[in-house]
Amino acid sequence: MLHDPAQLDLMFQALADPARRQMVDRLSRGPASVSQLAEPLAMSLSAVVQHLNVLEASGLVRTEKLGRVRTCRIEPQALRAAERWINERRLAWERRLDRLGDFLAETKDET
Amino acid sequence: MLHDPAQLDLMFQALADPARRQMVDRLSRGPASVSQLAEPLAMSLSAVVQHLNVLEASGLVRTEKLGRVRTCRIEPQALRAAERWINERRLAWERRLDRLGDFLAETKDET
DNA sequence: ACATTAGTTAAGTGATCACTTCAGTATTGC
DNA sequence: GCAATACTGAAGTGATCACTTAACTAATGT
Repeated sequence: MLHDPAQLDLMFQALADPARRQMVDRLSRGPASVSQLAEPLAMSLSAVVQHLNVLEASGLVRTEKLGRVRTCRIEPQALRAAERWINERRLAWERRLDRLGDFLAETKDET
Repeated sequence: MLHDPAQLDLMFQALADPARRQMVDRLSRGPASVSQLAEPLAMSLSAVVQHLNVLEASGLVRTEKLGRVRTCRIEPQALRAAERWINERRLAWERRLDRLGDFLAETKDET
């Protein structure tokens, strides 16, 4: 279920926006409130909340509300799922190149 | 320049679509022509070409035309760049958790 | 030469995006 | 209780998206 295409859509879509990546970057250094996430961004608080909802829907970020403060943190498992999808494709390609190299080396030997 | 935000936008945006991910997946098993990429997809060739252009603009795929066939292949360096961005954030978070764990363990010792 | 194959390009369409503003709701500090 | 804080939600807007069809070019097979 970590390779559920719909989930990957949401995660990569979420990471495709620079403001959202900046929020993830901030959260990688520790939990933060909505206002703290908003502070470095040149947009309305409302816009930040909307980005945050995208991140939460993607599973990359989890939030928890205590009193009037919503605290946000990264969900490393989701990051890992996105990372793995890319990694598997890249490795498949590189293994293929290696086999091709071996084959060429062998056929050269046989001359 | 591998952390150029605009380039990351393009790469993650490119990976956010299931048809494009399917194309990358196909290419991870070896080079393919446009028609070969199109074959398993339920859409017009024209749409596939448009997806391919998105992939090429993102740097994830490189293409080369010989005669009338355009051969496409993965650019593993670009995949690695996307992979690395995610990995760095995840590791930052996990290192932070480790330090926190150490700190808690130490302060417990001191009782 | 002619038909087939392989891909390209342009224009259009409806859906989704990234915002905005504005009006609201809890929660907290005084 | 009252004001400030920390969000939340709805509605609107212009831009970008993922397609479609249709008309085209260029290379190849016979």
